[in-house]
Formats: sequence, C-alpha cells, structure tokens
Amino acid sequence: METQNFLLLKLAKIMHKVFQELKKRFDKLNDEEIKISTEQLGLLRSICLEEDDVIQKDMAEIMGKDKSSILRLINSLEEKDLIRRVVDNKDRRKNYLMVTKTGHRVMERYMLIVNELMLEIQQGLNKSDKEVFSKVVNHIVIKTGEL
Amino acid sequence: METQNFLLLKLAKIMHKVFQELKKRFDKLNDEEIKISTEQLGLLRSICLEEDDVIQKDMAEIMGKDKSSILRLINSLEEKDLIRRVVDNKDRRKNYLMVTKTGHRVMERYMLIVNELMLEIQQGLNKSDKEVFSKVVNHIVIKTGEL
DNA sequence: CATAATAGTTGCAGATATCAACTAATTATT
DNA sequence: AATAATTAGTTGATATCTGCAACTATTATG
Repeated sequence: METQNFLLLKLAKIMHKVFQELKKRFDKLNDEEIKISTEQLGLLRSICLEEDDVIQKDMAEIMGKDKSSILRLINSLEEKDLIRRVVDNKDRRKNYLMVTKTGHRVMERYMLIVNELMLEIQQGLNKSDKEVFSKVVNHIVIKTGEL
Repeated sequence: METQNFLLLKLAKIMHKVFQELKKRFDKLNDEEIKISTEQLGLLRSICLEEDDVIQKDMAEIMGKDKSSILRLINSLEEKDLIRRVVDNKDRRKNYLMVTKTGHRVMERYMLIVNELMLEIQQGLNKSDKEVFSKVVNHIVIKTGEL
C-alpha cells in the first residue's frame, strides 16, 4: 500500500532529475544558439508530438494551463521563430500553431540528447523488463486519460 | 530507438497529469483549510520523506534548486505553521527544518489522496507487472543518481 | 589571530502562473 | 436579419517561483 505512494514520489524525483539533466545538456549545446526555457521547450515538444494541427486553446487544455499562459509562451516561441501563428481561413478566431523549420531543428537536436540519456539510463535492463515497463506506462496513460 | 524517447515524454505527461489531479483533489479538500502551493507541498513532502533531519542547504541540493528559492519556500511554510526552523546548538549556522503537527497532518491528508489515486490508476495491473515496474523505477533511481 | 569556508539572508530581475475584463469572430435564437 | 450567446484570443494586474550576486554570521583552518 505505502509502497505505491513512494513509487510515485520516486518517479517524480527521477523525472525531475532526468529533465534537469536534459536541460543542462541542452543548455550546454545551445550556448550561442537559441536560448529556450524549460516551459517553452515543453510546449514546443507538445506541439510537435500532437497528431493534428493545434490551436492555442487546444494547447491550454493539453498542458493543463490557462490560455493566457499558453499565449505568452507562444509569443516567446514566435519571437524566437520556432513556431508561427497561422489564422484559420474558415474560422478566423483560430490560430494554428505551426512549427517552423528552425523549430523542428531545435526539437531534433533535443531529441538526440533525450535519446542519448535514455540509452545511458537503460543500460543494464533486459528487453522483457523494458517491455513490461512500457506496457505499464501505457496502462497509466489510459487511466490518467480517464481522469 | 524512438520508442524510448516517447516513453520518457509519455511518462512526463502522465506525471504532470497525476500531480495536476492530485493538486485538484487536494485543493478541493482544503477549501477552508491551509492553502498550499504545489512547490510548497513538494518541499514539505521531501522534508517529510527524508530519513534524517535536514537543513536548508540539504533541501536545496535534494530539490536541485538555489538555496534562496528554498529559503523563501521555507518562509511560506513557516508562516503557515507547517514547518519550523530550529537552530542547531552545535553549529548555529544551521537551521533544522522540523515538521510541525499541523504539517504532518497536512501530509497525511495528502498521502491519503495520493493513495486513493494510486489505487485507481493501478486497477487492471497484475502483481508481476507492478513488481517489474517498481524494479525498473529503482534501476532508474540508481542510474539518475550517477548523473 | 587572520583567513577560508559554510549556512543563511536579502535585493534584484526575469519567467510563469492565474484571474478577470476585454475584443473580434462565429454560431444560435427569436 | 437582428440580437444574443459562445468561442478564441488578447491584455493588464498581481502573485509566485527562480537564480544570481552580494552580504552577514558563524565555524573551521592555517
């Protein structure tokens, strides 16, 4: 019973650590390049990972943040030319958030670092463990989706 | 290869969702009670979970934040009478962070909610899957500890 | 004793967050 | 078709959290 609580807290701790490490490595890489904050990167990442084109409101829901928060993050990403607002012809209230070439390049570079770190972390795990882990994560994705 | 990246991002997403849900349930509970922010709760949680008594500097290291950040979070927790600074007799530079009765009560209440949500999320998983998951998490704890 | 190192504090500046009030565009209602 | 309601986005105000650098107080070291 208590084990499961601590597991969650452990998970929180390692996620924090992993993203901290990722940010550190990413910052190091981007010394003279585009400086991007964790939140900005998180939003960019989310936009990239969505199946369909999204508008600001979608991202507010997906990220679980206020629409004005998203708006300001979008502003900063647009200033850095990582994404671009494109007005929907059919409904001019909507701004589609399109990732620019630079944005994709930044994400790719980020993904390489993620990849590298993941390999480091996975060392010593066998295939079946990884599969079960992946299965459980997917299970939790579904369960949290129901919340 | 790519699978593992997305696994991390998936994990990040579910953690975000879980803590969001936890905060929501916790806020609902604490309508007239102590209002506490996510960061404050996170710090209180960490202090409670440590084996030994800690000082501010320890928490800065554990949480991976600047000591001044911790200091201010401690201030807000102390204002709410959830923790108390106690000067070390042998080294008067050090403030031990002692959790008050109220602090423990708040944490217990929080843990109950965590517990409840964990049970909801785990429904449908068999024992062996949970064990493997736990094992992998522990593996990652060790690996991230080496970073 | 003078100097280093350590723990904590304060001031400053920047990023993020939410809330509420607002505009503009679209849809629904009468 | 005119009016009202809804939706998407924006803005202003305010609060929280963050790190950095400079500072104080205390302890350790030479």
